[in-house]
Amino acid sequence: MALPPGMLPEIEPVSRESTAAVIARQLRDAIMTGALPPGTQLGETELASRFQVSRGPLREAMQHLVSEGLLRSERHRGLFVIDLEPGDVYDIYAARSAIERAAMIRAVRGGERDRIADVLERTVAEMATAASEDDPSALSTADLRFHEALINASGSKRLVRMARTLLIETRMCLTALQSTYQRVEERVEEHTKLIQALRDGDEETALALLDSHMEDAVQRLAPGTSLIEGHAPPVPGNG
Amino acid sequence: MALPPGMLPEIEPVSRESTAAVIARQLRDAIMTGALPPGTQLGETELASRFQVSRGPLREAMQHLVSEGLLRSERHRGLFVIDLEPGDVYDIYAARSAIERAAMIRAVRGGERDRIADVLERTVAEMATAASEDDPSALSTADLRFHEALINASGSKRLVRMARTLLIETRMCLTALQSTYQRVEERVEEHTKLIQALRDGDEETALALLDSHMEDAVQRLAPGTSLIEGHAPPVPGNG
DNA sequence: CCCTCTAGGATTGTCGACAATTTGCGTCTC
DNA sequence: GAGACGCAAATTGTCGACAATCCTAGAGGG
Repeated sequence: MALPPGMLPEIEPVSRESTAAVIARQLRDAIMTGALPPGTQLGETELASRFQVSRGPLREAMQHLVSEGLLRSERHRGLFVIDLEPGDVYDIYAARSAIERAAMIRAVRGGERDRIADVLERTVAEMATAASEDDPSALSTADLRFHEALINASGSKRLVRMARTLLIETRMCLTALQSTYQRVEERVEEHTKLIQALRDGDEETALALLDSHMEDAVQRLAPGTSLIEGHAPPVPGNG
Repeated sequence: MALPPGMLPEIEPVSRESTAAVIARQLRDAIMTGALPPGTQLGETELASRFQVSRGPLREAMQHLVSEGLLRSERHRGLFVIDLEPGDVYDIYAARSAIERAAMIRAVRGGERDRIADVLERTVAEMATAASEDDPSALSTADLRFHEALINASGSKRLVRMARTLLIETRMCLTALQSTYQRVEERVEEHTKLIQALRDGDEETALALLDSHMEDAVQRLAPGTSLIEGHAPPVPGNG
């Protein structure tokens, strides 16, 4: 009766995703890539007609994004794409540092270092490809995929959940300040060294590299602020 | 024209919270305290009539809780309160450890150690009160308020956001396994020592105490698993 | 000329009803 | 008696319309 296992390995329910989830994902991508710039107001009526759905599912998608922190809701006013202030850059990278540090620890101490390293190396290859094609957007995407893969490799449901929004916010930063990126070789090399430390099981080095990776990014995106120094950034706005 | 600042400091819009937010908060509390045990199915129609609202706002509240990770949605089936498996205890505390560690670092390095320590001491006083009245539920609540206060004190929007669900899940653990708690004096003392280290600006000690605090909790709630050892728990289920 | 008040338009918040899908039970067949 | 098929009840998913609220523009008065 049952089909022999191994056949049709990719069979899945026809409509696995809810309508709201599809809409949410599309909006997420649009926000992430800058198609919907920070501060943009999203009218429910307009979006509903654009997506060819009623306002019900659309509102659900919006609520989802609000609770994720990508949209900010002003009651009876509307929904707006969040705009990142300088202080937010610091906050995002401090939070990412905490999450990825934990993920790295679990990756190093778990028993699958080589398998994880292989996965990560594939994303670095993507970075190299994007770099050779001089595609900054693809490069940023590949960069984030590296970090996403690292967090997935931790095997922690909650680290993955918490990181989702952080990575999108990171992408927003990179999109907004795309001018200030370092040399691509350096960027690739930092990740490569990270993988090597992971493969060697050298936790201390891996964590140190991760910290400096974050620190570099912060100083490049928000000059004058520092993670390790520990002071809150000059512009507060994070309470 | 404008009222002199300082007068009427607590004036706020009449209905600051949306209906969905009110419902979500009530359900959160119910889940947290165990009034809605894990696995419970939440019927939209029933809840709507209970809250005296339409299914629209109610669904929004549910979606919010789903994206927070407290409810799990099965399409065309219904919404269920998540049930925590043994592996989740490990996962929750590993994630909390990452978050609170980052919060502690920012609290120690920021310039308001004493003010923060005072706030934290107030929550420890709550713990002592609950302990003297032999109220385990209030004790757990006060315990979590300590950690919530610590994270708030970090001043990081994102740490606060990520911790919200974690603390609720922690409360679910404590509710489910309320039998296995340590001596109250010990419990209070651990927090007191944490505050002292913070007040002294002794980052290393504070972090070490925090780690051991988490490690203790994990070993008490899920015997046989360890955070520092680094192995994934025997029962996986976290991918 | 500036401030205030009012009317208009537009947007969100809420509701009740209809459609689609799933699950469980009853029945029929072998 | 066991398995498969089909039907029906219940639940979620979706829709369109109405009500409440807020911003804006313009007229009126000081």
